[in-house]
Amino acid sequence: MPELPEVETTVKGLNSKVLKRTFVDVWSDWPKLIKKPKDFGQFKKDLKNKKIIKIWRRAKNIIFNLSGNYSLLVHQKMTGHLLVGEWEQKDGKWLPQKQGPLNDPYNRFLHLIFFLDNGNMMALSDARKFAKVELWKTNDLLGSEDFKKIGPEPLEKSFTFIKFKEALGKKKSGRIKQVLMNPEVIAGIGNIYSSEILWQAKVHPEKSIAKLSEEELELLYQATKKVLALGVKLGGESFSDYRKPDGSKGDFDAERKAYKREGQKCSRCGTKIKRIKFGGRSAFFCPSCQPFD
DNA sequence: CGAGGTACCTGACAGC
DNA sequence: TGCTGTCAGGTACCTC
Repeated sequence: MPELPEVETTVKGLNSKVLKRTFVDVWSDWPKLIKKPKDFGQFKKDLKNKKIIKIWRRAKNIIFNLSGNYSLLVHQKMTGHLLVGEWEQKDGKWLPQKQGPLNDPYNRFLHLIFFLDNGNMMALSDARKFAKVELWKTNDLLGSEDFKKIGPEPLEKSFTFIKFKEALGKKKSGRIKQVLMNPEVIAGIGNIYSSEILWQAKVHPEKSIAKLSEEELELLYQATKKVLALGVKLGGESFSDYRKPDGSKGDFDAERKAYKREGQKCSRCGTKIKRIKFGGRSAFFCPSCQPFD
């Protein structure tokens, strides 16, 4: 999925395209994507005629504040991405009405389409159907346990070095990469950016957080902010199937130093980047710049 | 509490 | 060509 920079990019795009629009109808060929309410007919009914007041992000969740004190939450998970444009249905498949970025091969897995009052559509493309969509009363969402337990936002000004250390302190042990990726520790960091942050900070992904020096913590804190901010600035990555809401690609790919670069030379020291697996995920790092000890 | 496995799903790609 | 195995942006949940 999109990680923090990709979700942030999506939110920016949505704000310029669907803010103040009203939902007219919804279509889906995979209503299981909608987790709340479970009944698709009810979801449709509740969403109809609601106006989008505000669009923002918390961790990797996209939140649409709607009229009537409702909130629509979309989590894109691994392969989901929201697109805004116009499609037409042919033989049960939705095809872009015009040539352009929306014809991108990764944009062909539309499973949920919101019809808006200006004739536009907002569609969820999701090859693996892992995405989740929920419609809440806003106060219930903000007060829910799942929402409250999300860790601090790393790009907010209030995310100081002290806050960073407090966040990591939620875990007494554990390997740094997994701790960084834990959404209850810090919001928004996934498999790509965790590898990039660790490369930037010159810290081995399997290093125990209990063994990190003050200097390493400082480097990790700076790298976290720097790498994520750069990701946002460049509009995210697009070597995966992530796309911006207009279907175009992000520009982070050229900045990638470690992730999916196994066997290629480290841009700092020339050593070949290594891939290891733990916690069910791949970690990419430079064995020379990022020593275990 | 941490670590590892499973579950949710499907597509791309490598190797035989 | 076609089968099989591996891998893929996340995260919740279960067991040891």
